Amino acid sequence: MTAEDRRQQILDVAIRLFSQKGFRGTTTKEIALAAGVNEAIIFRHFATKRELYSAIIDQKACSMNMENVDAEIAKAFAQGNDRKVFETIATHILTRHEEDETFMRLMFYSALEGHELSDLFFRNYVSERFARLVTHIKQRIADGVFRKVDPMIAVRMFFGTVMHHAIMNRFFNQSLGAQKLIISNRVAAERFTDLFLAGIL
Amino acid sequence: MTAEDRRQQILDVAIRLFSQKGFRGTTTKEIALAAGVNEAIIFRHFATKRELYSAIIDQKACSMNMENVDAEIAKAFAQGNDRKVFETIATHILTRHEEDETFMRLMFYSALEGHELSDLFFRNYVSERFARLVTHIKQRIADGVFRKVDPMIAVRMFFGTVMHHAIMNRFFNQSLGAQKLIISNRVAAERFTDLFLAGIL
DNA sequence: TTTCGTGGTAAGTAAGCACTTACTTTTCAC
DNA sequence: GTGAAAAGTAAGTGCTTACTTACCACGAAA
Repeated sequence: MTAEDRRQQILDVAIRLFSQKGFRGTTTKEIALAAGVNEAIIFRHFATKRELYSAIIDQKACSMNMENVDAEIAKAFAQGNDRKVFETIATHILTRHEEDETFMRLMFYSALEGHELSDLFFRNYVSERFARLVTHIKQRIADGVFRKVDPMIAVRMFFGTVMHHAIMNRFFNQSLGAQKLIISNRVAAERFTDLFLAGIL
Repeated sequence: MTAEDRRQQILDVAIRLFSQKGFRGTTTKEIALAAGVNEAIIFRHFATKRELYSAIIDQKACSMNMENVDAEIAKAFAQGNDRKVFETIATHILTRHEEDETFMRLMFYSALEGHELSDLFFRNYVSERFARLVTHIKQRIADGVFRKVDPMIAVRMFFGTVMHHAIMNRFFNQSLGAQKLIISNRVAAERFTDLFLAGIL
């Protein structure tokens, strides 16, 4: 195995383990075992455990391709199709959280343990899209399509609804007993958009 | 200091530290240092570190007094004051999360590290109130006051909005730059209720 | 005065941690 | 083929961890 391949393999294994047990909760020995190499190999590729985590941050926080979904949202907006704008955002968030189940855990561990990953993610990805949606809503209010609501509050409501649903599905659904909400991402996106738009139209 | 007092003091210190650094991230030595006693004292009061955590769970998951707020909500509901029902819930969630800043962290660490605290909390507190709100909304739909929406979806939307706002305030607000939302809990509760009710009335 | 339960400590133990050293095997340009 | 760099390993290092042991101070009952 080439150095580059091995490095990437160690990264993949580390991402999985850090997301399962956190940075502090994962040992270098475990990573080595899971990667099927000697522990010393890890320290040949990464000077410290911390540097390994930084490499993960670089990869996770920079590698996310949002061009397609951004284009889709921009198109829906240009067409004045508000329903499609919000449904696209919701579906994207829900499916992404479902596909990459390590990511949310990595983010929460990062926020709790005080590493930079979550901060970087918000700066690089969330903040800009948040702002774009605020502008979008302001525009629609100016057009007289939306009611005069606080756009920041509305955006936080929509993101909150969708994010919370993703969090509940991943972490807490089984704790809710009869209140469990089993529903496809597509239907959830539709229903949330319905309710949200009804509030601001 | 009596044994009972000492035990409680160790618990208080441990709650603070576990919420800051998680169960795995906190050492018994740190807890002893912060409590101003020898490490051995901890093991006189609690057989293992894990038993100390269980004691925290017992205290946190059973000691929460929700009677006042439940009564307030029931009263508002009886009066048909929907706005007050939702505002009360939102204000309660937001102020509780603000006052007891250790609690949310404890819950998230619990969910990530796989301890029972978060599960217990959902079973003991959230699930029941969630169900009550679903019933409430069903009732109002039957009354012809609310639109015909999926009550579970509506409840998840409202809880999601409020919870997400609390999470953002505590963990991520500083990462949002210009998109920071600085607003009092009371105003936030009003605005969220406004938007939510507009969607279902 | 002795004795004994209670609240406390100093100084451990064995296991586990991040990280290193000294060494062997594989790969591949020349 | 050969030599050197690169890939890999076994067996450590010193430190930290959860948890233990053996001992001390003291107030009250006998």
